[in-house]
Amino acid sequence: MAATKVLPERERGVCCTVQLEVPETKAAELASVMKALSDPTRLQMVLALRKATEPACICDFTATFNLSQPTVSHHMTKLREAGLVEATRRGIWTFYRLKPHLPASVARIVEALG
Amino acid sequence: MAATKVLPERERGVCCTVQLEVPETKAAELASVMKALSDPTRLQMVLALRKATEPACICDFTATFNLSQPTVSHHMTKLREAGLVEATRRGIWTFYRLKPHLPASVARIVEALG
DNA sequence: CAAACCCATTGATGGTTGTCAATAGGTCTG
DNA sequence: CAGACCTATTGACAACCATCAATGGGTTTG
Repeated sequence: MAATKVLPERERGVCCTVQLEVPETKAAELASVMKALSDPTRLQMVLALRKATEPACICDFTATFNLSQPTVSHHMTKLREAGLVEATRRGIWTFYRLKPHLPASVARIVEALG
Repeated sequence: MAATKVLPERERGVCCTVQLEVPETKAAELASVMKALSDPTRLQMVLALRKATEPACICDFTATFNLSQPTVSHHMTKLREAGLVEATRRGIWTFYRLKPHLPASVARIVEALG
């Protein structure tokens, strides 16, 4: 968080102070992670998985949140597509957990939550 | 990031492992911040403002990004509505900067970016 | 005052999203 | 095999979003 001076002097017609801080592809990647976390339900899911000592299954979330099973499944799919979560089949259940080795930039965000 | 055991044993019809980690209102607040950051343009804007030593104006971003002025203005409005950014009028220009005293939970997220 | 400049708002449009009901596909138990 | 159970997919719909062109409202310079 850099220091911010008071308001700068400006000359009309001169507008070019801002520079891109990261490449567009990197910005798009980060933004897609943020989008995955931009829904309250998915955010709670990630927080729960972050704290969990055991992987959880869809029915756990269906019981906890007041949402239909397809909706919960859909949210979990989005988290998986964003690369935040991984799934394992085990008999009847599909168990989900946070991906153990997230990219550093993503891990920082997940850790900053809550 | 808690340790995750191997897959747990489960009994059919017993689904209640997951608990909400934060109150719903808190989750909604956080999610709205994430939503503000879920667009590549807005993400770059925040990164630029985080690094900037002087407040920037809309025309700066219009020059940098390949977007129309109304679109840039619209994005900046969203950042302001999310409480991330504040604006100051000065003659012709409207200067924007990151809000200096963000709530701790929001500051952590902004710092984790990039 | 007139022109130039910066910005916000409005209106419109194609695309995306969150949600549910209904359905279908696996897998275990009896 | 039949039923119960857990999950994913499909279809549908209202709500929201990113974007631009056009417009209007301030403010400074000449």
